[in-house]
Amino acid sequence: MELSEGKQKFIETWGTLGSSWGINRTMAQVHALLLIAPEAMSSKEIMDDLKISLGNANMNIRALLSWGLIYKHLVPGERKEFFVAEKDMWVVAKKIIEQRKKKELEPLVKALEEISAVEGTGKETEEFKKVVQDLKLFSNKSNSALETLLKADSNWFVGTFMKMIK
Amino acid sequence: MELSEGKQKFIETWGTLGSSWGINRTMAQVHALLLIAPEAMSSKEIMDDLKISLGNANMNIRALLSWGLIYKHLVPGERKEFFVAEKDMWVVAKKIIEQRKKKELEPLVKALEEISAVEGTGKETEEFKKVVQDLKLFSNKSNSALETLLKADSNWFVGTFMKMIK
DNA sequence: CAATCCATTCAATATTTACTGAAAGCTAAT
DNA sequence: ATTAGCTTTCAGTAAATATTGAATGGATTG
Repeated sequence: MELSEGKQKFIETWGTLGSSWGINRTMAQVHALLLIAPEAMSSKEIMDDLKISLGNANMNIRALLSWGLIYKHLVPGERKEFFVAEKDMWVVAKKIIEQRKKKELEPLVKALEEISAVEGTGKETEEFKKVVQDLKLFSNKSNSALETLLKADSNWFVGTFMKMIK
Repeated sequence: MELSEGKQKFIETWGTLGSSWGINRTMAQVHALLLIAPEAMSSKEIMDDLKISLGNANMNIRALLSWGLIYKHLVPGERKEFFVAEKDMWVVAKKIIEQRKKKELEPLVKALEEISAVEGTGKETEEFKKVVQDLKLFSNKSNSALETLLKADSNWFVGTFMKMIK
């Protein structure tokens, strides 16, 4: 396979997969492009490479910055901004997990907390409370497990955790 | 909080969150409804409760069945089918993880495998290969970690894993 | 074997989500 | 103070996804 073909395929795959990872397609493509870029790139270059509008490029670059998946890279004497991707995959994974936890788990934990305040004593109420309680227990556990994971470093993950889980 | 209000809130929350969990809103709402239903429900009841069309109810029920999150429950003497949800949250989580792994991780592993076949020796090629290689390593590890997790039972998770990770 | 009762499918439609392009904002150079 | 270079915003539009409802299929009953 040719390099250019490989690059293209990588960007395409990352983009498609991104959708199911809670990252929109373009955002994932910009990320992919920067991941495999040998040098920092400007908005203009990103926009041209991916054939997207300036506005779109800008918005997704901002989003990636706010997720901490890419960084600004200022070149002396250049007015425009350049961007580079975080290349340590463990860091990348952590940042993605962090965002997803915030979006997918924390609101659940919060809602369950509120919902557990149902009153009453009938059979139906008891059943409802049980489901909510079980779920609350489970999501709290997952939440703290993830928190610990986020604090852990790569070696720990690759070493201890992987060995243990096997 | 009243029971009815709690139920409604639960269905709403699960539905909204579902979207970010790779499950569409209605599918998640049907699931929520069955999770807190004290009895098995028919398509018709589900449809009426959630104010959705018969076709929509049917499609999402099929999807939930195929995910293994709900089961058919045949009542003797009744012609129509009833449905009940899996209520063990550990099982529920495993089924969801299983599906998401299939959709979000396996295609990546497969694509990276193909992409690693890039040829050439330039600096750019080397860099590209490195990113792909790192990513491949990482996603393979995650994949087998999840596989092990799926085989593990609830007690193991709650016990060993939680203790270790704390 | 016709009628009924459910389940299923799918083209048309509605809803949600993402993208574009033009306009406005900033900042630095002249 | 004006222009030029780049970034940001956002209303309108386009694309992707989900939902409806009517038609079809199958099975059971009288």
